[in-house]
Amino acid sequence: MEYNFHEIESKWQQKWENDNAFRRVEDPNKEKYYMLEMFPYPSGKLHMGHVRNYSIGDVITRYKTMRGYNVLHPMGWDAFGLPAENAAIAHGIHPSTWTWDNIDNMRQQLKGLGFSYDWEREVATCHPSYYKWTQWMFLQLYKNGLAYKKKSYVNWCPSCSTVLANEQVVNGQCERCGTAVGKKDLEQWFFRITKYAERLLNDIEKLKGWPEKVKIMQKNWIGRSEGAMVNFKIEGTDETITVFTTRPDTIYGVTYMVLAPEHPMVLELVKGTEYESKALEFIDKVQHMNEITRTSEETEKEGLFIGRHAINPMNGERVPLFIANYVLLEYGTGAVMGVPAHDQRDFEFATKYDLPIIPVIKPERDDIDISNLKEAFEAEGVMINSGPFNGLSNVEGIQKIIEYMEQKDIGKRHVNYRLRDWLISRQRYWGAPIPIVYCDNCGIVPVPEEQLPVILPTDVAFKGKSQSVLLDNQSFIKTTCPQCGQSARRETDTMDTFVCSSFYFLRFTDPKNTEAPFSREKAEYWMAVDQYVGGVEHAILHLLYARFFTKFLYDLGLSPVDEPFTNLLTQGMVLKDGAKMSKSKGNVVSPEEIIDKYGADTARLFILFAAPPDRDLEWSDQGVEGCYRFLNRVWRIVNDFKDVCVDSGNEDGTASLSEQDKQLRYVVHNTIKRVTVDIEERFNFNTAISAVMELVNALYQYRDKVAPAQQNRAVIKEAISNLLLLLAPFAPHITEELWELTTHEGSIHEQPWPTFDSEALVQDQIEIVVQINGRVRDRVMVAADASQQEVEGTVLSLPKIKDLIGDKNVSKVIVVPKKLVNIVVKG
RNA sequence: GCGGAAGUGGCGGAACAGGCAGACGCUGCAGUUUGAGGGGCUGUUGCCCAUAACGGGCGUAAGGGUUCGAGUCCCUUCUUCCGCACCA
Repeated sequence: MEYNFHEIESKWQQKWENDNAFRRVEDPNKEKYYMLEMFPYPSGKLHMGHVRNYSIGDVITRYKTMRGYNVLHPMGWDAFGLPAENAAIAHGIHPSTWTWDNIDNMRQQLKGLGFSYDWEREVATCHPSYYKWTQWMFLQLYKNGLAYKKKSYVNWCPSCSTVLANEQVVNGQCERCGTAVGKKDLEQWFFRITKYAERLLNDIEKLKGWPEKVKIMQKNWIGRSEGAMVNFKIEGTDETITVFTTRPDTIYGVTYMVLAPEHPMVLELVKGTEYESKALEFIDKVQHMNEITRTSEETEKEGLFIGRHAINPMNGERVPLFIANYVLLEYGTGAVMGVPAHDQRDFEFATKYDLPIIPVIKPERDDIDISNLKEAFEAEGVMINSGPFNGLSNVEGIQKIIEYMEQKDIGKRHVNYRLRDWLISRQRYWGAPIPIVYCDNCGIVPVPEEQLPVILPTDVAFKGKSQSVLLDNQSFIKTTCPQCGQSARRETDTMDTFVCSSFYFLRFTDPKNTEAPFSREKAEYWMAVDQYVGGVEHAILHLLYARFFTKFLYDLGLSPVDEPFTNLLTQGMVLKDGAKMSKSKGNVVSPEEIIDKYGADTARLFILFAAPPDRDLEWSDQGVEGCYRFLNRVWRIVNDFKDVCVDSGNEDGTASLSEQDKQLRYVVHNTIKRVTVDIEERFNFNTAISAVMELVNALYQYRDKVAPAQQNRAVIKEAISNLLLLLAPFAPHITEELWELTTHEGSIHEQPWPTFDSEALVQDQIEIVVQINGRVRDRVMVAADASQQEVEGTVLSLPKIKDLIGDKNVSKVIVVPKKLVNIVVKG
């Protein structure tokens, strides 16, 4: 009988669906395991990255299930976002139609791959039953002062015509479309993620099951630095400028001050002075520089004196005030003190504009030559030129100066974060509407919870481009104020889609709840996610936001955990010809064609076999063929032994074992051990599969080398059963079919995971490698229980070894039990 | 510049606590089965020397070190990929 994967795969997919095989509910008597893969954006079709992501998750799910866990394995759709809107604009399809069609299509594809999802729990973020809770989350944040609106310079993508979060700007370009991002001064909604900065940073330590790389990326993104806020008075005004510095110990070396060109105080300071026009010109120039060159270290530092002086609060020195391109409004206070002797950027700036360079730290040993300073001295040392602080180590000086400043009320200790608040407004249609109403009497009014969801209207027309169609939708905009009942206006911005994906893992624990986003009880059973799998591209954005939400919900008493994901696996990319698969490069292999030609089992097997999951994977058509060949080999050998399996019943054949029987049993039980360790401890599916391949090879050997009359049916049956069980998580359809064929009862996926028999792993003869001076010269079989002396004696009496030693001196013999003997020979 | 990961045959990759480098798969070659093709099966496949045969030498980015023994540990250097990047 041929291996007809089409028939087999659809047969079992049907059966699993009819039997609700993957439905899971809370069961207090069983240990739970929450397996989650990052849910996809419904772009239309699965790509190989999806297949990889979900194959990894499915192996773990099926394995853990066989290990007896109650495994939660849900799937859903991150369904809001721009591509739907772009499709609508380009093809005249409504984003909703486009999205739901894609979801239907991709759900079919996922089922066609045989993934074991509990489809009863499916969610789509664009469905009112879901975004009701997205809006609800917004309201909770708002109530707790963590959602607020402010006017600020924000990142603006002209192509997507919407604002972007800092995290969505990559190299000054829009993360989505690659267009250079500009700045706009807009009123926008923010989430105060900065309030959680410290905890988000400190709790990274709890994430023992996360890759180091991701943790470091998050640490750097949060970017904590300790220092002080220092106030500088502006001469001739009542104004004070506050700077943040990590080096208060260098404050006596301040020789100038700089503001970011966009700093709100700049215009005031130059107003009506001779410097005004030049300053405006400079600001304009800097703003038209794009973000990439602006923030590159190579870009030459440029500045402009704006006619004012600041007073150093420590020593009363008068220093000139500049604006310069290298100071960023977004970081710290948007103002810095210039200490050219001890900061390389300041050094370059001071050199260019001929500003004094005053060293205030000298190295422990050598004296610093002021006239000869080639670069800033940024290392630690001893304080000089610093009044009462002279002679202190600068590390001590930092503390002393901060204390002094706090006493004199000229500054204070401060911890600064690079992390900015999360800008969540989007000027787009296809997203969850922000549940806010603007009333002329009452101002900003949140929509009451009982009025949620604020439904996204579907009667919209996509005429032109760029602008959100919500702006034209008067029936949506016009509303009444929930407080005073007078006519009012709805917020037309929608939320960043990352808001939707920041709590979906909690929603999965209780997806149909209409009273709450999820019940505490169910979340208590299922959370936290035991294993999360997805691409490393979400290392910062999604994973940081999800952690923030979880902590917030934990503080509200809703979430039972304050970290959502216990273990994280970041899978590598799928490459072809060394590059990421992409339409533009024309190197895309579609999952559909592979499944059609070889079946889902082959597709899954290949993608797991070709590389360890965390590494990039090079696609190989021949490699796929190889996996297909392997499954055919499995098919044939099991069919060959079918009758043996069926007839042998439960006969115990382990009583009289031949050498070959023992060998086969050794391979079988060793394979159980290897596969278990590979899955359990390392997620090394590639080596797990290769171990199963070796088992199949051993079965063929046994079939061909042992005369049929000598074959031990119980040993064969044991080998076949275990082969199928070990392969089941990887290739679920063919193993299910062969399990049935060999008249095993029940679904193979409900069987317990096999355990190895350590008896079978005991060998009475062991091969010992014989080395002379570290080179392999011979090998010999010895009894497994032979003593070191016996082994040494055996080895030294081997003819070949005797020959090679000749009359040379044996100075040492090293015996590594059960492995090797190394004879050290001199002369 | 900073941080991270990596560098092993023709290719993807093994080698888990310092003990046989190249498991497993692909590719190539030779043979076999078959009417042919496909497919299956058997052998072989790191490089060099030798070859009737036994065999021998060299090999894990480069160089050095520790060790009876190093892909693995230490030092120096190089390359590639990824992330961050004027962060005060």
